[in-house]
Amino acid sequence: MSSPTSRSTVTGRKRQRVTIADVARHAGVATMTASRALNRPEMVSEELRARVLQAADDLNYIPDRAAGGLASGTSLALPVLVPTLHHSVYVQILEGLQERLPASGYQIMLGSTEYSREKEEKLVEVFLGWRPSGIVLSGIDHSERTVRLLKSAGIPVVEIMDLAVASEQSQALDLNIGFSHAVVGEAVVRYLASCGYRHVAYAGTLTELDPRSVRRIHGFQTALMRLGLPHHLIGRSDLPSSLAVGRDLVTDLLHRHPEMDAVFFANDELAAGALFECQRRGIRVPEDLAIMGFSDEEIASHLNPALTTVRIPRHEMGRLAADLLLARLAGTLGAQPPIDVGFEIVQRLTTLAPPHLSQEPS
Amino acid sequence: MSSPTSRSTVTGRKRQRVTIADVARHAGVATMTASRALNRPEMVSEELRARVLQAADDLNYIPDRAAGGLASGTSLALPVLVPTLHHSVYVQILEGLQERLPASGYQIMLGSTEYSREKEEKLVEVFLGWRPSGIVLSGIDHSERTVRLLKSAGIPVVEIMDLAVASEQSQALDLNIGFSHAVVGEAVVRYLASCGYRHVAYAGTLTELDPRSVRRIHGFQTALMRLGLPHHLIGRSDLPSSLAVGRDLVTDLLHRHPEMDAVFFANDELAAGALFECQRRGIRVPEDLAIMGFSDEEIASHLNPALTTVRIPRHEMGRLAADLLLARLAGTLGAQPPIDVGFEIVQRLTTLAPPHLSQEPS
DNA sequence: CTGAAAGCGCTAACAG
DNA sequence: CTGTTAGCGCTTTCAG
Repeated sequence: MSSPTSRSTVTGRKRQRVTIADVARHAGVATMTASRALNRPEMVSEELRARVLQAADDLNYIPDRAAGGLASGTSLALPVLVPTLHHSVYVQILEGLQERLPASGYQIMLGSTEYSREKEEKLVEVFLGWRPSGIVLSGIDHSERTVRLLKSAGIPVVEIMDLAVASEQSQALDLNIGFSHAVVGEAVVRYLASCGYRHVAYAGTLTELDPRSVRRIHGFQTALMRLGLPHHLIGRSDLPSSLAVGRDLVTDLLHRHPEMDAVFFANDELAAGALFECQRRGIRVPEDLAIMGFSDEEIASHLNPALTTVRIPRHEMGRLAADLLLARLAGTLGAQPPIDVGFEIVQRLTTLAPPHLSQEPS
Repeated sequence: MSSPTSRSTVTGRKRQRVTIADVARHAGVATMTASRALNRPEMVSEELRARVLQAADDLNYIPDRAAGGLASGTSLALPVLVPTLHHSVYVQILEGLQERLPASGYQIMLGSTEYSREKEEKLVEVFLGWRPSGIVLSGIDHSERTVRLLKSAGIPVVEIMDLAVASEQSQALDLNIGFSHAVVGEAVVRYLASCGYRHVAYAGTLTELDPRSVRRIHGFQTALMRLGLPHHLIGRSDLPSSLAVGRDLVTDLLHRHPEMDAVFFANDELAAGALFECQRRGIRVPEDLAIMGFSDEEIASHLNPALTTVRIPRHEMGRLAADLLLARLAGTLGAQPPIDVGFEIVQRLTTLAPPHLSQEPS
């Protein structure tokens, strides 16, 4: 700050990060050999490899992923976009992915779209800047720009939780693992009708925002119309789903449609809330009102009475998505048609079939 | 495949990625000006900025984060390590972080440690390779190497969900937001004892792996001993927690300690499972057995009877962690002592105080 | 306020 | 199997 001819005795002010060059020097090999020893062990003689590994360990070497990514044009980042973490379905899918991906060196980057195509587009844009190896999206409904960006990125894309059927003019971007929500809606109606219920309602939250809800409702109403049953019993809420909203939803439906004898909720949380509400009000389930949930969370089987619901293979979807992605990245998997993981109606006690129906063929 | 003198009419085989140089050229400025227009708008004249922005938009420019990171020595990646996504506590903390961080341009990279210090160390090592701007860890117990790596990385670290009190010889790495689990254990005992319960048990899963459980149990037992009450009623399971495990845990405790009159569970899920089990077996709660949970999930207040539990500010912890991190990154926050967000015992119906006690001073 | 040069740390592509 | 040579795309200097 003062002495004029200050000798530049700047003895390494900044703690130098240890680079692969340091490792190579320490091991007495070329930089490239060190790189290979670390990343493609099979290309290096056992002796050198050992020396390099030793050196890396000695120096506490941590490879710089940014540099690696820049040089190789790709990174081990793997963005996963879910609409929300609030629904345990997505958490479980994430768990499934988390089980496999990190083990192969990939890093999950998490993004929540809040059911908004605009947010999804923004996130895709940001994530693409990381030059990820691939990407996982929820659903098959994306903005045009999202589709364009993804296509030109030329990386594997996995869409989960919905099924892109060609006939529905919704083309899968690449890999696709899910099930048809329209078919779920239809199946539920058919099941409920077979139990003898005639005034069947659908109840959910934010139903317009979630294309999967829309399709479920559509299948639901179509099936109802086909059976000549009323299809206008719909309960909606703008709040994110919760037990409390489930209570409100039944309360409201019961008030507006006293004739209602069954409700299909968009998820088990709402259904559980409704069940709690019925218990409090002395409404007998299923005698006075049948209740059905969606996704078969653990709580469904523990409730009293146990909740009839639709089981979907959440965890499996995550694992399968990871496996396909990994296979594709390894180059062992080509184009694939959409994979339907299906679903299953789990009959429990909240929709007990009336006795006179139990002999009907299903 | 045949013609010998095949002219190299390789008209741009590989789709050239658009770089900032392209943008600059398109806008008629130097590369550096384009970079500044994009990242430090205030350093560039309004006119040029507009031109560059336009060009970037025209060309669909997506900045390469790897290149940016390499050049600048840091990235907008922000690793968050949680023990598991299975407990909704961590999911909600994640939601809190997710609310703030992406809005400031940071990308959350997710890691699950499975309550293992070794896995944590591995993850820290990998994530550090991304040259993140900061990092969020769960808990204050880390391997020596983890601590060393983190210290020498010189980035902000936030430890959440536990409190590093100097007296406990556990020094916070940097920022720390949480609460004392030992104090929770003590407070619960004091509360339960004030209700008149004498044979109080603790029940949890994987208790040895989770240092926070260990501290909670320790506080719990210490308080019990101080009151001259039995402190050997402990229920353990090696399975991850679930409603089913909650059922098994009470069943087992009831069998081993018929005199038990209250149980404190490690989380609300276990407590709810236990409650369901008691209902099924005709054990009256709280008359025959009091039940208490931990973390105050939404379900606690909806159960029948509603569950007494310990409320912890999960969401807030996530948001606060994000805010502190952001402030630190912005350079407006220096060293901070650990922040105790506290907790609160929420009395509901599963631990109704016996009448003869209600007049005692709390 | 704008520009030119240099290089971040690593790996692809070639030679030996 | 090992080494050399060039960059990857961006931002940090340092000059205008």
